[in-house]
Amino acid sequence: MYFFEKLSKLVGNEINFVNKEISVKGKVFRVEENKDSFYVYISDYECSFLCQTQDKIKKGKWFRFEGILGYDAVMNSYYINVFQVKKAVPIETCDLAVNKRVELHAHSKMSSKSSILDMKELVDTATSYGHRAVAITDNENVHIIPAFYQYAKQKNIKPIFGCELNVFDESKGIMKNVNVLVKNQKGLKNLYKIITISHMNVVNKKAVITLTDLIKHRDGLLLGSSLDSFLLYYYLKGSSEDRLSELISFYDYIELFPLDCYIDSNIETSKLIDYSKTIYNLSKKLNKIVVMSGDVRYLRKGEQDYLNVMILGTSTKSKPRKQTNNVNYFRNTQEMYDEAYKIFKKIGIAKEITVKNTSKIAESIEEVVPFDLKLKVPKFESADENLRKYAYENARKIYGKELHPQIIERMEKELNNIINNGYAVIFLISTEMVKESLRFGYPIGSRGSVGSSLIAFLLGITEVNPLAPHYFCKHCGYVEFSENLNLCGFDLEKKSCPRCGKILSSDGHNIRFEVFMGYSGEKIPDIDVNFSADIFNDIQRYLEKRFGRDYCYKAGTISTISRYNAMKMVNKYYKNKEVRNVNYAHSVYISEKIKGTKLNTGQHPSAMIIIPREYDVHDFTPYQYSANSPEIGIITTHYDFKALENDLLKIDVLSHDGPTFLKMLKDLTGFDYNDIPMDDERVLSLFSSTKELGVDLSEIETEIGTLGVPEVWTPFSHKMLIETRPKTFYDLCRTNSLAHGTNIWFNNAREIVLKNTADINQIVSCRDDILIMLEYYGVDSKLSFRIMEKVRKGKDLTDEEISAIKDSNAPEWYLDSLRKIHYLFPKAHAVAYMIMAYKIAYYKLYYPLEFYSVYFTVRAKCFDIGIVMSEELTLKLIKILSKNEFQHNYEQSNVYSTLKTAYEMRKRGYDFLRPDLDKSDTHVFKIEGDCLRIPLTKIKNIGNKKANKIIRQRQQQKII
DNA sequence: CAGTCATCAGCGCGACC
DNA sequence: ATCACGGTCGCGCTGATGACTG
Repeated sequence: MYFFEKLSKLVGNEINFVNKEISVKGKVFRVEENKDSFYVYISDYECSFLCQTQDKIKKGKWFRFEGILGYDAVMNSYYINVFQVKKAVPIETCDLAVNKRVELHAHSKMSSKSSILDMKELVDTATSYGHRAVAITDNENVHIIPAFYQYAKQKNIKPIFGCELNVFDESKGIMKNVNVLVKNQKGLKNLYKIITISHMNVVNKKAVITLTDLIKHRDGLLLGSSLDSFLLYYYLKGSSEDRLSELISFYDYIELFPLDCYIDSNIETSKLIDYSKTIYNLSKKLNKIVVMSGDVRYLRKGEQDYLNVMILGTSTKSKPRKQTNNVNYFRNTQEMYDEAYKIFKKIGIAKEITVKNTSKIAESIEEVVPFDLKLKVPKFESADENLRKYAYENARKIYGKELHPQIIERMEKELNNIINNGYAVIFLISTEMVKESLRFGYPIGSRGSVGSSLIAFLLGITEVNPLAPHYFCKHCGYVEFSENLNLCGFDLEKKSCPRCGKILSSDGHNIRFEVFMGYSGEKIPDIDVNFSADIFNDIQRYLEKRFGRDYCYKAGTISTISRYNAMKMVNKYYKNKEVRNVNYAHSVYISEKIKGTKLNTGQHPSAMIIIPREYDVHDFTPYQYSANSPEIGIITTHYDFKALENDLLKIDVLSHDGPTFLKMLKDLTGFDYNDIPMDDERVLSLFSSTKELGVDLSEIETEIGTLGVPEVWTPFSHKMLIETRPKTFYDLCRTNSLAHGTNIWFNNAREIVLKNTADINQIVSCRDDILIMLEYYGVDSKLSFRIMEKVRKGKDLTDEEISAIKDSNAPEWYLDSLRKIHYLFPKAHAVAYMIMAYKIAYYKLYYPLEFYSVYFTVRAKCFDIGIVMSEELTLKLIKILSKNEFQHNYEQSNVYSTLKTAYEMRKRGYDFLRPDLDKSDTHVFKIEGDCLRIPLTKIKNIGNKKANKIIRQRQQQKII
């Protein structure tokens, strides 16, 4: 029933519905928080309503909503202003049969662009119907298995894993579908091998397996005939009964389908009935099991339209798609029985093939377990000893032969945690990757919480030293820890070594190890390292070589239809259908149905998955080409990393501009980034003013000197820097932490500082602050840790945790502030990024033209020559853009920053030169005197390939 | 010299750290 | 398990360009 019909029925046939009292029952499928109310979306599966309520209502439950009809002009939708919510009896379909069928042929949303059936809804419904099992057989892939296994186990129903394969018969030269079901553990591994083989053999983006290969791996599998089958093909061709019998004997079971599953294929009904009867009779003679399957693609009877929304939505100009008329919902026992009876007109046969035989197959299937959820890490010889050895060797190189007891204590604590939990290998692999990067001449950048580990620092995995602020003497090994914890090592005043008189070095950012690995090392260490984009592919190839091609894979990803795109598809579909006009709430309902449908596969941006030598990849996952594209040539795991991360080691090889900046700046200037002094006050001042740049940027409303410096070039970060005006490196790191996350500075700490309730150094800026401050206030260490973990994830605190804070010496505002927080940086991450930003800012101050050259080469993606070449236009556009709100528009903010940086560069006395066929580089902004020569790729419609061609022609002309 | 086809650049989107 | 913000990569589609063909 459609919306207006329903409304008319509820309030009478009136022209104006507004202000009418209404009472509607439905299942809540979506809840949005508004300022002082909630938007609750409900549906009875046919019709949906938007309700506005005062209280939060739980998703997934049925209620009756009573209220007044209103009209929301912004949403262009009627809504119910609810004044009463009552519990309601669900309207759900059920299966009343005593003996129940089992569905052996269903497609989840992972059947790319051809099904909108949600796995969880299928499992829920099968469970509520009382079915003992349910199978999912997606087209050519098994992406669903990990989630299906987990959810079915939770719901206590037997999951049957399977797949609908594209099978190519070489002897006859035709391709048809064969369904396989996994019978036992061995069968699962064989299916994985089949998936891999077929995905290595891609024809027109389709994964195809030859009949020979299928037969080779059929052990532990049940082969079924499927819908678009060899059987139907040869029947329609008029093959003899002997020929059909030969085919039937190849299968383990024979599938027949309701007649309305064949509508699209345009076969006469009488022919389909004859086909079904012929196949049934021949199968009987051969003792083959015949079953009724549903070819399920959506859950409920009326949802065919929604499938067509998705089909039309994924249709393109170059690849138009036809809508379907087939009926593919999940039938209960009676409904399927009726379909079988329509074909055979015999109760006995109908019962046999819908109930008895499907149950028999389900019973014959053993419990199959895809994962054991235990981490399997590759073994390195003497890993533990080596880790210890390298750490101590490097510690002595920095801190002298006699290590300070405080350093030894920290090292031993970390080493014990790492080694006892079996994580030494993870640290050693990262160390190797860093060495490889350095061998290429590129620095690395650390990110995440790894900078909380002194061992990681000593191995060179991070540049963040987590010790308390301290002095150390490079010459005699003297070490002195500072008492001032409101500074970091870089901020300590210069002084001479009391032992040998030389100038002391200083370091230390005071970061606790627990933030990284938990109190007893219970968190699997996640070591993230940033590499330059120039070499990050080489690092990934290095890993493949290091572990062996068969034991190291890029993690795959699965792209699906997003909510946003799903909504676009709904609007497109119903735009021109006046009769079937759906209201807003129901559009949202439909978009929820089709979101999550698989579009294609891709590559994870960074993760490499390692399989230990004593295992085989097919113990865990099949593998495939990303996007089914052999021409791209990247092999990934078939499962995404989330399915694998509990069992296998994931190594992140990330790409980042920071290392590229530093490498290029070093090459251009000849000044090594390792020699940058970290206590240069002029450089630090750039983070609070433009004074040291010698320019006044007030005309473009810029007070901060860090335009073009990664992490601190955005208007938002400038806003933070203006409000906090960091004076020390420690301040700078805190400001950077405060800038990440909602309700940390704005709507929280800012007010506290402005009201002088607390000093800026006392407020919460990062995870570590909570741990350290709570302990300081007298809360138990482990409890403090637990509270930190909860707060950083935005979880609610328990009463026990709240009273522990209240009973401590924490000031009154503290608990309140914690509760507002949704997310917090680890301090190590902020420090690592600010070290990088500081170093780049150093070049910006002392090597301006080199800095701008690198900035525009690496970062300026939206560079319009026409505008940038004109000072006037540049300024004009900056002024226009500054009025826009584009916090979340990446492209606009990139243009804005590019223009502002160009403006600043001119103010400092430099300029651009137009691209020149004889002088320009392909993509580098080359320095010519006081100017930067714009490269060829910045000309419209000239990309890398064309630019390279121009350069090649230029070189040939020179030779002539 | 017009029509056709392949290639390239640019853009939007999705997944992820 | 998700989550922020800024920052990454990769994929598919589309329209423009340029090479090729008759």
